[in-house]
Amino acid sequence: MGRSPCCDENGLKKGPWTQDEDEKLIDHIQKHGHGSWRALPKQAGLNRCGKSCRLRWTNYLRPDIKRGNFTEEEEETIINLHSLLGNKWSSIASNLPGRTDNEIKNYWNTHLRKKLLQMGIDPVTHRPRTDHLNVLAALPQLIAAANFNNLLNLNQNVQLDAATLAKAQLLHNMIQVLSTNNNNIPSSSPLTMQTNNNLFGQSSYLENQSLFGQPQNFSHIPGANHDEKMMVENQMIDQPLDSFSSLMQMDVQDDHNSLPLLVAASPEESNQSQMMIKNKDIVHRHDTSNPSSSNSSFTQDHHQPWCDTIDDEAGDSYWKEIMEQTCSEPWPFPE
DNA sequence: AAGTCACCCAACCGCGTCTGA
DNA sequence: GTCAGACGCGGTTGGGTGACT
Repeated sequence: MGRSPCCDENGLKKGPWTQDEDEKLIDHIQKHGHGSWRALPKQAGLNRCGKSCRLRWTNYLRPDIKRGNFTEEEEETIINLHSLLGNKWSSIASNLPGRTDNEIKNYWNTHLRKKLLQMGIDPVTHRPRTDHLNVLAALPQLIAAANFNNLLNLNQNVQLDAATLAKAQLLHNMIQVLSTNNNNIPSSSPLTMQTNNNLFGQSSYLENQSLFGQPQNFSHIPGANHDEKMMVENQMIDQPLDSFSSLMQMDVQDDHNSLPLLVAASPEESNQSQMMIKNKDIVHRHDTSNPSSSNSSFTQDHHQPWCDTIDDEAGDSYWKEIMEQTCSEPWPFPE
């Protein structure tokens, strides 16, 4: 499609905005709305292209933009959504009232990415990095792994002791370290845990306890693909994890990582579902004109918004069916 | 005080998508 | 169905700033 000449046009100013320009833009939008961005600069008396005006407004001048540092809760939301949606910054931003996609993108690149890397998590796949062959170095991950017990609580019959799981994982890692072939445990090993995609659901891997205290129902996560959801559901139904041994006997499908996947889906894995539901339709759009609604995304709208949004937007009857089933069940978040 | 470096973030670029003629 | 204009999004850049030498 034809690209608009936009800022290539002669004489249009680029670069940082002056206070005078800001005032003109704000004044015009408050009086007339932005209408056509293309036509706005001329009407507002600005020597800028419409694109530049739109960006300035949406990323900086909009009255509902929240300033200041990101809260811990916002960080959690970003990380969780990024694990599901990948670099869909606008979709992520729509779940963080008052935050812009640009701001979130910058924050991810400058802070969260590094944070995950320091924790031994690949910020792209949200999986533990495989260059951790040292058991001690992997301890934070082991602690995190222990917390996937929370997810197993999805099945009400399942209660797995976190310490037991940590021990099992530690044992597993020790064997790996001792193995002459690093990361190459025979697939027949009884200790090879089920690390297949997203079995452990959307648990965050931060050491932050508030994260681990939030088991989440997979079915509500629109970014996760259908197969993943069904696999989890089938596992829960067919193989109730009521004992350590049952965990150990689970099928070996992917021993690439030495630790269970701790998030719902890597971006590439969730592509299928993203194709089914347009990104812009996945997330619940908050009323951004109401800054007081901030921080409500994941902790207050745990359940219904996702369901509502998908129910409203997804045309696929299959998705509707799934959502009808899952939405009729209480969201397992503790308040 | 001056120079260098790393970090942050506002702004730009270019591509894909939407929409209306 | 096709096309072109407009918009939205994600990736990238580069100027400002603070820390360090």
